Order: sequence, then structure tokens, then C-alpha cells
Amino acid sequence: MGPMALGKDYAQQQCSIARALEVVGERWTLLVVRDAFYGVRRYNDFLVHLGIPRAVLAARLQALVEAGVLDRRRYQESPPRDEYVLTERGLALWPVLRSLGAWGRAEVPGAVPLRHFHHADCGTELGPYGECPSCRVPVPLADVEMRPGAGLDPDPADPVSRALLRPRRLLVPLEHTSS
Amino acid sequence: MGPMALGKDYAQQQCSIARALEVVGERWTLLVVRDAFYGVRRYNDFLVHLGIPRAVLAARLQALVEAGVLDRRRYQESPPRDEYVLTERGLALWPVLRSLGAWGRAEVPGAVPLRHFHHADCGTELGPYGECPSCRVPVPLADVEMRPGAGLDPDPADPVSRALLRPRRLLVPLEHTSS
DNA sequence: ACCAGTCGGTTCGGTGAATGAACTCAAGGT
DNA sequence: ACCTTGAGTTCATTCACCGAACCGACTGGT
Repeated sequence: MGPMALGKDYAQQQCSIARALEVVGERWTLLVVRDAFYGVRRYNDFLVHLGIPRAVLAARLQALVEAGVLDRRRYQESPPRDEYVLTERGLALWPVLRSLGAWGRAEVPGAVPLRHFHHADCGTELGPYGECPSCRVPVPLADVEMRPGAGLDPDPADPVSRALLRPRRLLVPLEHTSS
Repeated sequence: MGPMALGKDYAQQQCSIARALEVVGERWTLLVVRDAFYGVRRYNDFLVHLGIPRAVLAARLQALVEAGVLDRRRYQESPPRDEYVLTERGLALWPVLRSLGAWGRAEVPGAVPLRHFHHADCGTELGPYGECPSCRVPVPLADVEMRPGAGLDPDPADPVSRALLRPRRLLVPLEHTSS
């Protein structure tokens, strides 16, 4: 029924993990959410950055809006254009992305880090739970600065990846040179 | 090519989150891993507890073994029977499951908790990152006790769910009345 | 007025994965 | 000899994903 995709939802699973996966467990979904943290807000930016099929992206965005993870809002009339922004509930997914990223990084032993996350106030790199080891406080998302790591392709093809190459705060929208 | 399922892997994603999802991002995979933490080790136990199609379970187990998340080992000859146990790399997925579960629990506002996780040494419920708030140490997985919450069905159909109703340590294998 | 281009989709045919049911094989029990 | 259990495999159907093409509203250029 709901937004869940594959055939049926996780049947009679009595488990909050299964409930979470019904919302964010489909292919591409968590990558869309990740991009939203990085400041991506527009259909076309998700599209070129993820390399996702258009129909799938439209479906995921709609499902995430219905699940209350993203908020869709008009940012201009004529032509009507909407952007997708993380809600409170969406922001609460940050620990999931952190832990997944930490695990994925450890997967490849000799891998060079791709992105670093720092406390903008003091510059220290965040600890495993998104806390600042030197200030000893959990860092609010708006105070997290993302910096490119050495493993990142220095000259990517699409403009979104290029924009994400320079250090930037989380959640700050990508710039779009207005006409 | 590899163990990834859907059509192709996450293309050219330069992202450790995407790398993690290539391993554990498919449908059912994280639920299999969750069950492994709960002490499920055998094909048939996964099968009845998850309600997963047989072919899919076989494929997931094989993929997880190839990815180094599970270890397959013979526990009896004649008839040859194997069990699937979490490796070091698999155990490192615990924070992912914790954070997903925490998010899924918060999804439904009025929901009664389904399972609690306590520090076996002192009885205190674990904090959000699997640490013990009173002992102020990260609790090793073997010292985590899982207790049923009020939201859990008190009389489930399958024997695995029934076995998981009583308080038990993580990773301890389910009992099987040997012949 | 005309044309090209952008943005945010929808439609469509082909492919491949998930599903549930049936079947296999080996061993044990009775 | 027959039934059962565990751990799969095979198979037909269904369904989701994929890529490319198409569409509609607008905008900017000439």
C-alpha cells in the first residue's frame, strides 16, 4: 500500500529497524537524503549528481515527501518550481548516514577519505557520533563544515559534484546563478 | 558484477555511504544482519523469522559471506549443516542498526517500544550510541542484554520469535534441542 | 514571431530481480 | 518402508528499475 516499494512491505516485522527500512530502505533513497544534507534541493541537481533514472527520482522524492522526510516547497512561480528540503524527521537521519559512512569507509582498508566533517566553530574533525571532541558538545548540523578529502575526484564532470568540492556547511543550498 | 543486486552498482558514486549500501543496501539484507545479532544463525531460523522467500535468503546469505559480513561454518557433518555467524566486519554494523532502530522508533510517535537493550553488568538501558550511561563505557556486544518491550506480540506464531521473547544476550545462538 | 534551451517531470518498452510454490537431495526417526 | 527435517534449487509470474523519448511551461536570443 503505502510508499513502500517491493511487492509488499516487510510483512509482520515487529521491529523499528524494519519500519525505518520501509521508508528509507529502497534503492537510491538514502543517497537522495545524503544529497539533501549536502545542500542539494532541486530535481535536476539530484538527477545529475546521482545519475538516477528520472522516473525513479520523481518516485523517491514523492515518497520521501509523503513520509515526512522531505518538505516540498515552491521557491518561484512562473514557471512553478519546487525544492525539496529536509524536515525535522529527515534531519534525524544524520546518525544513520554517519554510521553507514563510517562503516563503508572502514570497508576498504587502504582507502583515502573522501569527505571530512568538522566543527565549524573550532575546526576539529567530528567524532564518530557527530560530536566535537575538543568542545565536547554535539555539533548542530548547521555548524558542521564538510571538506573534501584526498580521495575525491578533483575534476568531476557534473556541476553539482564540482560545487561540492569546496568546503561548505551542511544544509546550505547549492547556489544557482539567477538569471 | 559483484554482489550488488539492482541492475548495476551505484555507478560512479564517490561516497562511503554508497559503498556501504552496495553491501547492505538491498532489500532484506539488514534484517538478516539484525537477526544475526539476535542470535539467529541457521537458514531455517532466518527463514521462519523473516518470512523471506527461500531463494532470496540463500542469495543474501551467500552475498554477505562473500562481502565478509558473515562467516559460514560447518557445525555438523552428516548431514552437512552450516551456520552463519557475524564476522568482525559484521559486528561493526551494530551502530547502523542502532541508529536505524532509533529513527524508526521515533517515526511512530505513540509507539510502545518493542525491544530494550541493557548493559548486562549493571542493568541500565543503553544510550543512543550503545554506551552505558551509568558506567560511562561503551558496552561490548556480548554484554548487551536484549529485553522484550511492551509493544511486542506476546504470543507469536513462529518458534524463533518466541525464543526471542525472553531476555537474552546479543550474539548468543538460539538453542536447538539436539536429538 | 520564431527558435533553442531549461526545468521538472511523465510515458513506454525491455530487462532483471523478487515472490511463492513446487521440487530435490541427504540423513534420521519410527 | 515411510515420514520428517534442513537446506537449498528450479520455475513461472509479478514487479521494480533502467534508459530513452516525449511533454508542457516558461525564458532568453535574434
